Amino acid sequence: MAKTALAAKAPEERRERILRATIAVVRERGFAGTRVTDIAAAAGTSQGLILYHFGSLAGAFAASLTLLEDEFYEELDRNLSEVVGPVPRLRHIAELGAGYGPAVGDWRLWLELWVRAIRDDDARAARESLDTRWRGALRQVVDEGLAAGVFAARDPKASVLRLAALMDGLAIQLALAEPGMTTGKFTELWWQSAVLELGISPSGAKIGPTGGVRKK
Amino acid sequence: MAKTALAAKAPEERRERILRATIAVVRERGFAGTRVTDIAAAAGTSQGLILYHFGSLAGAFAASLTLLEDEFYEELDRNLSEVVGPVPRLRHIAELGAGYGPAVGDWRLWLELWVRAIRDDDARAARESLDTRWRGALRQVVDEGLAAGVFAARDPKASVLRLAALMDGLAIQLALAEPGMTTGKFTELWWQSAVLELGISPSGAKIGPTGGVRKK
DNA sequence: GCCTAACCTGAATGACCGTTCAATATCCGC
DNA sequence: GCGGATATTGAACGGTCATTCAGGTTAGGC
Repeated sequence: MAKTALAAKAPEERRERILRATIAVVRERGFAGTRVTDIAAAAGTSQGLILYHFGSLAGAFAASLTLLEDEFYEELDRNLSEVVGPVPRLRHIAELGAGYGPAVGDWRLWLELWVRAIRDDDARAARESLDTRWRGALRQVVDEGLAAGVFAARDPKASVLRLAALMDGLAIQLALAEPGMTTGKFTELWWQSAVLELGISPSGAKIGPTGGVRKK
Repeated sequence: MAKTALAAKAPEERRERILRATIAVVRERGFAGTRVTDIAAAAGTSQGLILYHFGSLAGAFAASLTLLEDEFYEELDRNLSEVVGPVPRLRHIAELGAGYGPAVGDWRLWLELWVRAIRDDDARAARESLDTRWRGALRQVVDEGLAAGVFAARDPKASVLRLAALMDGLAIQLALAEPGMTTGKFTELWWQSAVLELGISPSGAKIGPTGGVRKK
């Protein structure tokens, strides 16, 4: 029994290890620079196994994207449940974007995904789903704040869209290490925009700097 | 004499044709999908000539980037000189970003450049220079407006950074044809943000829709 | 303890593609 | 109009890499 359960899990674990390795290698070298050999080396398996499980390199990429999605959702939920109240939560989001976490803040990987989404349908679907979820989370925080009367936005839907897009735009500079762009600046620039968009009272900004940041 | 001038120019023309073809192919297939053969076909030359002139495929990419820069600068200057006054000019910028022009608005090419800039130094330099110039132009318009008293920004430098980043972020959705994102929406979302950031009086927005748009 | 199916390996295969090269063609100064 | 330099070609080369394959290994039902 015990043996059965363990044994049955082994191949599945192997599979997942390959997917994690795939993400790691893509993060490092980009889609274009990722070879089957690299993944095999990173996962500690043979090239053959990757093709056995996923049929092709593209198949491995596609499968790794759904793992990426799952992890992103999970981490997002965990992160947001950590902090309560609309203002601290929003501030937390501002800091989340700047942090280079394994799933949420990995902006270079995000850039890769965007470009791959231009031509690959799996990537397109993954990135769209990721983005929708992310905007939904932001939207939820904004709605909370509106309901509580701490935020005032003329057009909340548009504000959410803009704030999400702004984060992507700032992320590009962060990802490319544009001189002058730091995580601190990232957070402050975004936060100021949020203040402006959502009419947050200045006191809100003061809560921010200590508002539930939890660097893993 | 006449012949001399013409003949001397022929190879140079050929060279430029290759660079233009390179840009066109990259636009279509991305850096990762661009082959020497594709460029040769698009330029109507042999593969050999591309290597003869640029040494390698990467060399051709690098050289094409400087052509891209030149064209971008030229087009930017031309576009901005077309319209006078800070508010119409800003509005023009809002519409420029949405337009898929050959040099300015080609957002998919921009995404490609961003990703390439992660690992390629020529691309990094090109994109940084492009971005600086672009932000400078935006900055200039903002300064104009401040001097004229039509804009009021608490922190103009930060506003420029945010407005530039917002455009990039919105551009991603436009480039990936995110459902719901249109050129009209792009323009309006950005414009609203500009209004908010720069404290433009509502009348400014009314000038906008007809303010010197010139679709080439 | 055997048999079958799932798992796994790494060497062999073959296609693709950047680069090289030998052979023209073109041109300009003379 | 000749000669050497500059352009240009396209076929051949060689390396890289995804994919295939023939052959193990393992595990669990019987």
